[in-house]
Amino acid sequence: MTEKEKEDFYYSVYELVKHIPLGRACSYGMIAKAIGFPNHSRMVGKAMNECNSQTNNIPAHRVVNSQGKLSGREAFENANTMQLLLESEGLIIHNNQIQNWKEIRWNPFKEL
DNA sequence: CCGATGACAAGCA
DNA sequence: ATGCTTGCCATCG
Repeated sequence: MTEKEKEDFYYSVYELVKHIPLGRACSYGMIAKAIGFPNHSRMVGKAMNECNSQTNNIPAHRVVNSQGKLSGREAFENANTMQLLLESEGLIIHNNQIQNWKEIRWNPFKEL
């Protein structure tokens, strides 16, 4: 994978994440697939880790794993920041997991 | 080069 | 449903 491809990949991830509607959420795997890299879910996580969501205006908190679980909460300033952000957008989180995940889940293919 | 690790995911017992 | 295994790819030691 060349440097350019890597840059494009990160950029595509950020662009797509920015398009996630308020009150909805998306999984790493879906994002990876949507931008043409079906098996790069882990790279999406890496991209989120470096995205600097505060200054770049990227709603990284709306990205969870395929089960609707907040696997990346430790990467925010405080461990509960991610959950608070989501709850402030109307989502319900219980035991580190989004409730009604099937309803909340945003489909980049259908709804973009 | 090899092995371990990580904001992951799918398959299977 | 839970736990384990495998596939994935960049980064480190």
